[in-house]
Amino acid sequence: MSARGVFDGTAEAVARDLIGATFHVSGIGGVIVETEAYDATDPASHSFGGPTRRNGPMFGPPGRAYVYRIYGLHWCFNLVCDGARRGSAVLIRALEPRSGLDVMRRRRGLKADAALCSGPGKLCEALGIDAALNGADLTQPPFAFVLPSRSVAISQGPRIGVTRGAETPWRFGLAGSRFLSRPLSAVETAT
DNA sequence: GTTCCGATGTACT
DNA sequence: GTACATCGGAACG
Repeated sequence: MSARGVFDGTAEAVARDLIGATFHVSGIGGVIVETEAYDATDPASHSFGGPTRRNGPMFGPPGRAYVYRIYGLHWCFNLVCDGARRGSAVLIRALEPRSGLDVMRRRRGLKADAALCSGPGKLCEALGIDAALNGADLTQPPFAFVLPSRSVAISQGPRIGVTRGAETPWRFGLAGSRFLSRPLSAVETAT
C-alpha cells in the first residue's frame, strides 16, 4: 500500500494498519504502537454531529493532520482518513521511541524512555506537534511514514477516556509492547 | 501499587 | 456553567 493510500480506508482499518509503522516528524519518532479510531457515526468522535470550527480538518480530504488542544493543556494528533466518508480520523496514542531520543528527553523533561511517548499528549510534546501542524499534509515533510513490512500481532479493546461509545473496541495496540499508554488484552494478527 | 486532584482552552447547553 | 479522545504529582497503602 502506498504512503498516500494507507489513509484512504475506514478509521478502524487505518488504525489497525498503522500499528507497527514507523512515524517521524522532522526525523524524530519511532514505531506506532497504539491508535484509536473515530468516525462521524460514533458519539465519542469530535465529528459526531457535523463540522464545527475545531474539527474542520476531519471533514477535509484524507491524509491530513487534525491537531486539537485537550483539557486546555495538551495536544492530540490525528490522521484524517476515509475519503469515502467524511469525519473519520485515527488518534495516535503511543510510540516506541527510536530516533531523536535526546531531543524527546529534552522536550519531555528527561523522562524514562517508556514514558516519552506513552500517551497522546506526551507523544505530541516529544515530537513537537502543536496547532501549527493542524491541517498539514501527512505525505509531505516534516512527516514521514513507513508501513510495517511484516505481519504484526495486534491487541484490541475499548478506547480510553471516552464516556459515550465507551464499549466500541476501537483501540489498537502492538501486542506486548511496553510503550503503550495502558495495557491491552485480546490478541489477533494483522499486517 | 492505588486514588485524588489541579492545571485550564474550546465546544456546547 | 459543564464536559472533555490528558498528564504529573501528592497522598496513601
